[in-house]
Amino acid sequence: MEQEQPLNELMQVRRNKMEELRSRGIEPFGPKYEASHYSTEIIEKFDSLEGQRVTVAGRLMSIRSHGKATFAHLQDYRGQIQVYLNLNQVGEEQYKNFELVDIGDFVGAAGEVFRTRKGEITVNVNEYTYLAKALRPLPEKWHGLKDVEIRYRQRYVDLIVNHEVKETFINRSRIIQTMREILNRWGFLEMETPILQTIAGGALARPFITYHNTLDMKLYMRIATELHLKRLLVGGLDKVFEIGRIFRNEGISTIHNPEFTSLEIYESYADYETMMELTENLIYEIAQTVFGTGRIIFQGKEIDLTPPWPRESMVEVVHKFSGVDFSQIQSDEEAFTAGKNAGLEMDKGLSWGDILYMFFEEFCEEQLLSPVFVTGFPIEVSPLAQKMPGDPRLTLRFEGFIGGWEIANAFTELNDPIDQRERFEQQLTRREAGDDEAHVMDEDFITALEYGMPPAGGLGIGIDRLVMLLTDNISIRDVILFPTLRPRTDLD
RNA sequence: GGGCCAUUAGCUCAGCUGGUAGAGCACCUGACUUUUAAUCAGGGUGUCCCAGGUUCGAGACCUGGAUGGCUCACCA
Repeated sequence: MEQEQPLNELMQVRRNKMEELRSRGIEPFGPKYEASHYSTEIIEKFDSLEGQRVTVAGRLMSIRSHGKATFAHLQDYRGQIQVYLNLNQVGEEQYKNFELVDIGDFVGAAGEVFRTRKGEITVNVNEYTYLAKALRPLPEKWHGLKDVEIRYRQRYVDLIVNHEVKETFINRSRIIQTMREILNRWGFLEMETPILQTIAGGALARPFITYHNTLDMKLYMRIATELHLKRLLVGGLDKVFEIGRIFRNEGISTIHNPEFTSLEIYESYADYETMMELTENLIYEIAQTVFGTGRIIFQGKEIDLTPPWPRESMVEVVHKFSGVDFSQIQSDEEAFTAGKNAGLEMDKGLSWGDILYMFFEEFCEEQLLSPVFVTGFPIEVSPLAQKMPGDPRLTLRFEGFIGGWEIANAFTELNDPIDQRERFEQQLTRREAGDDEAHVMDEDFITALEYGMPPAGGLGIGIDRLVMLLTDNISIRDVILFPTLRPRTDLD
């Protein structure tokens, strides 16, 4: 890709045409061009535009030449429109020069709108301009581009020829834009916190490590925005959010990309129930605004996002899907036996909470298709959440599930610095036992809590998965423009 | 990281039991002034992913490797 390769015939032909244009005094890479209408506007407003002169600009996607008349389809941002060139209309010189056009070239065209004998709304061109010559051929018009490797590596080609792909990424942009607008309207401020960090905290995950030359030190790419946003609550910025890229050094799958986008929201003087209402209202309103409905179709099944979503405790959910009732299990030993009986791989030292969570992951998560908030997460996996009053094994935390995927994660934020230090210390014990995803100690965060953090609800939403759900895509690579792939050098 | 599958022309794909590579579109030449998967006549443009091996002969069989997809493990 980096180096010049011998040109194949198709590319050589296009270069020859480019040179021929130049020798005729025509610049193949032309100047700016003002289109009066998008293709779709001309079609929609045909009644008033018929016989009117319009200008259009875009990429030629098909050409049908009939000697002294030529039809072609011009594709712009919105869609396609047919253009018609007639020898008498454009004159011999322009007509001859149009013979050097290729599928893929950008052109601007001016002419009157009319309807052909076969009924297609068309621009009868009397003047056109070369805007950019395409030196490489596009994939075939009929079957398009299917090779997923090329689709991901050369997304620009995918976007040109696969209409639904363009739709998905336009919708992704609208989803995020709508999210911002709603949160701003609700009085939240968008913040930007460090991506390069000396301590990568706020989640249980392995970070990417990088290096700063001048400071001569390791830096970590953030795995969450959580701990910095909560420092802002300490500072008195009551309602904040951040939409940003985070990085986790984990495996890649249809639902995992090493870099992905999260939304985190923190609201002072609130709790996790506030966040439940916020979550269901936010997602419902996004669906309404972007897609005009709160009932989406995902993989052929309808999912109703209308609030309120049911709330169920993890103990209840585990009981429902595995038949094991943790409300009747008290000790770690009983839980261990239950896990063994259920065929789970049990390591020594697992606690009641660990095992409850294993049951949940193993038997429940993928069953949670319609929206549901699962509450009552074990403290072992929730080092930043407040304990549940009356049951110190559990926390005031929920996760929102839709389509079998975790979409949201929220808790009543732990703001007791003494408790927070103990939690970090428990995580350190896990880390020393070999769990390199356990949370690291963050002294400055504890210092911040010691200054006092108001009670707060905090929420994280995985934007990529939300986009997958709302756009009906089952691979995260189909909602990330340039997903992480191994490099290749043998593509031309 | 493990398992399974895929990789052949610019694109989408076929290629049998091992006999020296094909189709459609695209492209090139010519014809054609309302076509639309335009049509008609002619033209095959190739590192069969890479490197070894078996064989008289490999796109095909064997070994190793690369990249991708799915999946398991891990995670969100």
